[in-house]
Amino acid sequence: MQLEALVRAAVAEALAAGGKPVPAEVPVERTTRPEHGDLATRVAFLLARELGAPPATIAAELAARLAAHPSFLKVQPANGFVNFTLHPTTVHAVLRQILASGERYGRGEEGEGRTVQVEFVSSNPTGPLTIGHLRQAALGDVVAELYAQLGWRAVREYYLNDEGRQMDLLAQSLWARYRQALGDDQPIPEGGYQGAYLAEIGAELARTWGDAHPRWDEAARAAFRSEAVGRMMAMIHEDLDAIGVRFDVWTKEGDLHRRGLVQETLAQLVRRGAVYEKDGALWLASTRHGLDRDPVLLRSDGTPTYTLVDIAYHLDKARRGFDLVINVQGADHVDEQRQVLLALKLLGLPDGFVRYCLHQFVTLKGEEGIQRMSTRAGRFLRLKDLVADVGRDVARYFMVMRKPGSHLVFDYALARDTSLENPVYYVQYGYTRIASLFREAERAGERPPDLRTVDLSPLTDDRELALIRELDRFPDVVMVAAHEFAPHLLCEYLEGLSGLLHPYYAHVRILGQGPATSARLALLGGIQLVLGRGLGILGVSAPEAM
RNA sequence: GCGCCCGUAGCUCAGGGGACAGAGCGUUGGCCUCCGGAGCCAAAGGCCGCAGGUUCAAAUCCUGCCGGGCGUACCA
Repeated sequence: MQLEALVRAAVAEALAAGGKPVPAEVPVERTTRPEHGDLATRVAFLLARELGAPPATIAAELAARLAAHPSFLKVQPANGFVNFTLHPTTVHAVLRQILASGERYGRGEEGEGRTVQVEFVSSNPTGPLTIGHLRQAALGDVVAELYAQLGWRAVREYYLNDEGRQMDLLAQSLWARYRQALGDDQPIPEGGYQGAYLAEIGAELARTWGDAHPRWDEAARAAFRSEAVGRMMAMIHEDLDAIGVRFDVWTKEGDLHRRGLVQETLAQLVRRGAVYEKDGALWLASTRHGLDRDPVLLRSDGTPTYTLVDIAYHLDKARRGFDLVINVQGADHVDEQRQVLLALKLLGLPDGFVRYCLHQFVTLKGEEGIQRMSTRAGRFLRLKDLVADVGRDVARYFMVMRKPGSHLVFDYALARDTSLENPVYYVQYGYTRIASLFREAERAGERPPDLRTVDLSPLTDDRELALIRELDRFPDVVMVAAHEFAPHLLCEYLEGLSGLLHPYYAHVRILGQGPATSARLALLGGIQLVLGRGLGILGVSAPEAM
C-alpha cells in the first residue's frame, strides 16, 4: 500500500516535471514476474492517445527521468510498462514502520467512529443451526470485524422471526412428536418439520407434561409454540457459541409489531402512493418501478407479509441511527432484497444506506455424495457437531475462504481427515513456528531487546525483500476485503504470505548469524504480527504452540 | 418463459481490461547430523463452457447459445 503510493507519487512528479499530463489516478501494480521488477505502471498506455506517441516512447522517457530516484534501484521501460525495482532501504523502511505500528498495523480511519450494523444468520427458530447457516455466521462475523478494523463501530444483529405460520407449523410438529411419544400416532402436519430433534423434545415433554394436551387446540398451540421457540433458541445459542459468534442485538419480529412500526410503515407507503388494493389485499406497486412482480404487503385477512415487516425493520434501522447497514443473506433472497430496496427508496432513504452481502449456498460432500441440506426434512449437519469434529478454526476458515458469490462445496472428510494438509494449519503453523523460534532465540540469548530499533541492512536476500513487500499489502487487503465483502481475499493473502515464509525458513538459517540474526528476527516479528492480525480478523486462533 | 449468480488444471477454488493464466488438494519423483519435516524442492497437468463482437490489449467488457444453482408465493 505504502509502496504503491510511493511509486504513484514519483511517477506523478516525473510526469509533471516533464510537462506531461498527470492522470487523476496513476495506475501502479505489483508485478507477477521477477524480471518485471517489484512494481510497475502502465500509465504510458493511458497517455499514448493524448500525447500522440507510442507507449514505449513515453515509458522510456519516464523511466529515464526516474532513473536517479533514490527510492529505486532500477527503473526500466518494457513493452510500454515502466518497471520499478525498489532500493533495499526503501523496503527496510516499510518493515520498520510495520514494527512501529504493532497491533495497529492494518487498521484504518475511514469509519471515523461511524456505526455499521451487520445483520446476519437471522435464521428462523425452527431448528438448530446447520452447516448452511455457518457460512453466513462466519461471513457476517468477519465482515463486521473487517469494518471494525477500518474504524467503524460494528453492531452485530440477529433478527428473530418468532411470529407467523412457520412457528405454528413448528409447534404443531412438536405436538405431533409429543403425541407419538405417548403412543398416539399423530402425523406430522403437511409441510411440517421432520427432524429427530423435535422427537427428542417431544418425548421429554411427554414425560413431564403427561397427557395434558390430547388435542391440537388453542391451549396446545400456545404451550407448544412457546416451548418450541425457547428450545430452538437455546439450540441456536449453543451453535453460535460453538463457532464463537456473539451478537450485540437480538431483534424480535414481535417487537416490531408491538411498537406499531409495521402499520406505520404501511401507512407511509400508502401516503406515497406506492400501494394499491387488489383481491382484498394491499400490494406494493413494484413493477411500476421496473421490478418483475408486485409483492403483497397486507394479506386479504389483514395480516402483514414478511416483506412488509422486512421493510418496517429497515426503516427502524435507519431511525436507530446507523450510518450503514449490511445484510448478509443467501441467494434465495435476491428478489426480496430488491423489493426492500425499492420500498426504502420510495420512503426517502438515501441510496447505499443498505447493502447486501449475498452468498451462494453450501453443499456438503460426504460419504453419500453431494447433498442439499433441509431443516424441514430433517436432513442437515448441525453446526455444533461439525465444530466438535473439525474444530472451530477449520469450520470458520473453510466458510470464508471462498468468494461469497460462489457455491461452496464443503468436503467434510477432507476438513476432518486430512487436516494436516489444511490451509488453516499451514497459516497457523507459520505463526507458531515463529513463536517457537523466538523462544529458541531467547534461550540462545540472541533475541534483540527491541525489534523496532534493529539494523535491517543485512536483509538483502530476494526472499527477505519479497516478504516485506508482501507485508506492505496487508492494510490494502483488509480494506478491499471489507468493501467488497470478500474475506476470502484475506485467506488468500495469509496463505500467500505463509507460502513465502516456509520456504524462506527452510533455506535461510536465522539463529547464530551475528547481526543478520537480529535483522531476520525483526523480519519474522513483522510476519508474525501480520499473520496474527489476519487470523484474528478471521476469528481463527493464532497458537503459540500447536 | 423471465430475472439474478456461477462454468478457469483430475478435484475444490483464486484472478473480473494489461506483459508467458495461479494456489491448495490429488498424482509422480526427490530432501530428515540442521532454529518444530504440520516443512522444503521438482515434474506432469489448461483452446479460462461454446460462438461472435468491442479494444493497441479479453479468462476479465458486450451479445447470443449450452450447462448448473437460486428466485419468479396472500412462504419466510
